[in-house]
Amino acid sequence: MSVTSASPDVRIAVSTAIFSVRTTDDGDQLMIPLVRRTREPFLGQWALPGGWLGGSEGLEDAAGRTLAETTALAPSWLEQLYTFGDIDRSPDARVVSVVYWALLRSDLVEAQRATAGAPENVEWFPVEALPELAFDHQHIIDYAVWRLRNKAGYSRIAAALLPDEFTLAELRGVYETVLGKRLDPSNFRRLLEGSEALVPTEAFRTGPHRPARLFQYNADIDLAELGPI
Amino acid sequence: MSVTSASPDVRIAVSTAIFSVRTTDDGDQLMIPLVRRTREPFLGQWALPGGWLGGSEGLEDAAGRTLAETTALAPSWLEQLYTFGDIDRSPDARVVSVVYWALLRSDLVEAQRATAGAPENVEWFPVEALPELAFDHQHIIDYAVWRLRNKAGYSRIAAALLPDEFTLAELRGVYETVLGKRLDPSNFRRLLEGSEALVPTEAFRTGPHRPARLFQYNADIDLAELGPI
DNA sequence: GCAAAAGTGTTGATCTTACACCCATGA
DNA sequence: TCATGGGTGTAAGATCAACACTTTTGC
Repeated sequence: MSVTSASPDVRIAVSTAIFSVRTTDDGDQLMIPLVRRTREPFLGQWALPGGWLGGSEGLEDAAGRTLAETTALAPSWLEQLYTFGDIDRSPDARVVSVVYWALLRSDLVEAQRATAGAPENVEWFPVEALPELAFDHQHIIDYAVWRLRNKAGYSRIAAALLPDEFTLAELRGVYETVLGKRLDPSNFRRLLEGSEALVPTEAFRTGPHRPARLFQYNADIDLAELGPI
Repeated sequence: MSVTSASPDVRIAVSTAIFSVRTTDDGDQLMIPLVRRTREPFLGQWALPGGWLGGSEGLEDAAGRTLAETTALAPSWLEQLYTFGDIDRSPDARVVSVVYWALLRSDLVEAQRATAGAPENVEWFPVEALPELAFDHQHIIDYAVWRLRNKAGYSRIAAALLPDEFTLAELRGVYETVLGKRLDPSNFRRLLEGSEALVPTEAFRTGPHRPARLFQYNADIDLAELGPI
């Protein structure tokens, strides 16, 4: 009935797929930071940031630590994605990877990059143009992107990619980048204004056009319904 | 940057929340099998079926093994739920639990119970009336129930709880049990008939009323959209 | 015939989508 | 005054919920 004993030869890693929307020459793009591996296996190839689970840290803490090591930033959203445990994921050892996905405010990413410079061995890539990846990380990223797009479709999660205050057009731009399709401005406005998710401020963003009202997230409303967890 | 070394003191368990709809004195109920613990900690208390992850089995294989040990049946649906890894989940050791949830065809459960009898130390409970549970298993079950209800709302997953052939009323009954609310028969019929998910057979179920056509799942359609995974 | 469940039709409410159109600003 | 994006209005279409009604069986 019960299993005989524990298996000391299985190790636990925690990795995180970190998303941010960044402005490039090709317009805004959904991007993800990768780390160049400094040891075998897959030496020199790109991989998701991650590390071994410490004995005295929770899974989410480990993901947060990983994220801080990679970007020196705290995520505006962090959620477990999936746990990958096929026996042949890693050529040497048996590794079970608990993978998280995170959203980072794009303004903070830019600011941090400007002041501290890019961390060693870390580089941001558009999710549409990734290099060859170590392990099963391409598969993992595909799944994370699918989850992000899916969740963006039925929640206000994409607001976590923007600063505290933003215009509706900026928020719509984030959704368009994440979902990869154009949205009708007027319908987008109605949808958001009806949802209680945003609160209007008295500030406006000026530019070569009519000023646009700035909004904030409604802190009373969760960005995503996660259920009882 | 990178973490120093692996942590050999974290063990990996795989548990499964198994659902089936069973007919009781109180009508149909959503039920779940639990196992009485035969060792410390929580000796004598009820817990989710599970065991340690074997060094040469994948996560899903381990969940399937668990399930077979508990019910001697293969699930009609098996999906990863979540991985729980708080440092104080277990009083003694550090345990990370990869939890799956499963659906079992109710007819097979009844048949198996009738022929082989109930396995040792296993008992089915209605999810609405669970005993006191070991570890954080109450929390886990709450989450699994939420996921099942949620998924039932936007997919055809509940069909996995029924035999190959079933009437629309039987399928509706399953949905009503899972979701905990009544559904309009005519609207339910239209919804399902329009969805391509079911194929009508030429067989009918007779009774003290007009015979009802039997349906099968459409094998070409997935019971649930899971994305690229 | 009657009860009970199968199955059909209809209607109004609501949500989605497309798109026309006015408004406010910088240049 | 013109270009640009901000913001409002509206109507067609799709979807959904409620419920009246007809059909087919066993008794």
